[in-house]
Amino acid sequence: MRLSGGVESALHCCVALTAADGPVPAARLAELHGVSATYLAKQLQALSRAGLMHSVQGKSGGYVLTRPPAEITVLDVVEAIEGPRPTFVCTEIRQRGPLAASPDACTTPCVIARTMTAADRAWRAALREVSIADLRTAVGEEHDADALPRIGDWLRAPLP
Amino acid sequence: MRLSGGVESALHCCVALTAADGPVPAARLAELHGVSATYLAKQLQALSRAGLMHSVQGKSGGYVLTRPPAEITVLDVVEAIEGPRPTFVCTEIRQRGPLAASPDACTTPCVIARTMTAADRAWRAALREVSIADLRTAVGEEHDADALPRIGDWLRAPLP
DNA sequence: TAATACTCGGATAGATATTGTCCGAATCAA
DNA sequence: TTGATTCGGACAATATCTATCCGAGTATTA
Repeated sequence: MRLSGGVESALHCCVALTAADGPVPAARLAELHGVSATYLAKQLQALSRAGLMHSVQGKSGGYVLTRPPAEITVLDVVEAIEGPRPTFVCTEIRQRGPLAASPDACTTPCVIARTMTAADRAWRAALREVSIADLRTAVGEEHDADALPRIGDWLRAPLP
Repeated sequence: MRLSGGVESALHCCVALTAADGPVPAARLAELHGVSATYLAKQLQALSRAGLMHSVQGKSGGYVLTRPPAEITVLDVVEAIEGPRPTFVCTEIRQRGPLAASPDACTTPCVIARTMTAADRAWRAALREVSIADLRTAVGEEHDADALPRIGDWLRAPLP
């Protein structure tokens, strides 16, 4: 079970956008983070479709967070990138084979499905606890005080 | 992020093996559960490599659990099938690009990696809480009292 | 007002991981 | 000793993820 690599880029972008006050193009975010511009664009599209960002077209366009950073959780970003698929899908093995259980006895999920679902819930709950604002605060505390403002300035500055 | 489908089969096999007292061939476990025999063999090999099962070759061979069911957790099975890879790998984006953080300031994992790791821990903790014995008990309670013994008899019986 | 340069968006190839299959080596029972 | 039966690792097919391209649309700017 591996998480898509795009999640990491997407989260970094969200944090960076909290330092900018205007729209930031995808190409600029890609350069800031040293990642593939064309591929990052795909992730940002997903965040836009999920309603976490608003895209502005045209000459000085780009992406802007639609909500305050405190109202965007890490789970929101993960689900936007990964899609709505659950981590575990029960194929009802108990209803197959020569000793299959009768459908009447299978109205509730089997214990294996319940166990996997509970673990999935714990995982999502942990991700929901943390907001983009929390990430921003931690980044601010772990680096020089002018680190985030410098990112904001760099994002705002025109290309050379 | 999707869990390998083989995990479901592997867990069902572990529960079934608690009802059998001797070695059970992979082909028989596959028939019981109505899944591909050749593919299930792959999962059982992984469980064997992980030390959860012991394989017996030869005419009346098969697979046997090496430990009591109470000492095998669902997490053991999941990690045996999925491999030891972590769900999230940090590529140190903070150290890339024009405003890269200095390596000196990056001795500890970044807040994004910490968040993902914490969620991963919560997921694994939930899976570690449940043992194969727990699964067996739940299955026994949710079906007729003779369901598990019948599985044991069927596994033991010679092929027609 | 019209041209223009810059933006996103979806459709399109390549790489990687997962799923599914096969046959040979080893083993135990007869 | 024979022989049937088992596991084990090597081999394709498929699905998913990664990476890329070019066209549609829009605010700027002359």
